[in-house]
Amino acid sequence: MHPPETALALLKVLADPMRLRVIEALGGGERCVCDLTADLQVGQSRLSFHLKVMRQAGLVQQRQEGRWMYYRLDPEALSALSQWLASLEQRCERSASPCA
Amino acid sequence: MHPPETALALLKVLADPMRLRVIEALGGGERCVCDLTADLQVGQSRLSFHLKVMRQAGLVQQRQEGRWMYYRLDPEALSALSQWLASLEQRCERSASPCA
DNA sequence: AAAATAGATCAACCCGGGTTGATCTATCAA
DNA sequence: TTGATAGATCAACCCGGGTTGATCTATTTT
Repeated sequence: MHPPETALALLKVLADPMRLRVIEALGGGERCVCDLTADLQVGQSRLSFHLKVMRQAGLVQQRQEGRWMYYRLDPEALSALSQWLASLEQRCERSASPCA
Repeated sequence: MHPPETALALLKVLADPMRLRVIEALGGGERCVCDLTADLQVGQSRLSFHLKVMRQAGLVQQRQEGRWMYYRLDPEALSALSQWLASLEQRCERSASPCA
């Protein structure tokens, strides 16, 4: 991935309290929407909105089975961000270049 | 760190285009504000606002030297986030628990 | 075929957070 | 001591993005 642009898109999606709750829930494995609404005590349209945002950003993937829609986290996206952070962590240790 | 809450605070700070530019700049090492305004072509009050947000979140640290203020990334914060992501990445591979 | 359920979509509303320009403080130079 | 420069702060403005309730589609059940 090209760090800045791609990272920004993912960060925007992660930086929301409702979406973080969904992500923590999906951290336990794949779930269907109706289970998520029950577990997280969230209105259905609200949850659907956030799942769409996450899917469009490539953070989650979906799979239909009958009338149920299952969602899961995409490890690739998480990995990309994690690596970008780790890279920054290393680089930033350099010494100061005195101003003027 | 306690993942969800702390992660959210850091993510909110990272999820901004202007702040990402600052972070990329600080990825090269410590810099003073006047250099940053010049390099990033940003208004001074705008930059100052974002630096304050980042500092309050513990993402950067500051150091005064004469009339110059130097900022640098805090590797601890980056590390905490990176690890939280890596943890999610591992956990999310579990199999589905079929819905009803 | 009709009713029920899962989930997506839409419009209207609302609000927190970023931008901008001016002003204020502190440090250094002349 | 006066002027210049670095940087923080403030008030006014603005806008994108989230929430909510209703509606729509698709699948399953009876």
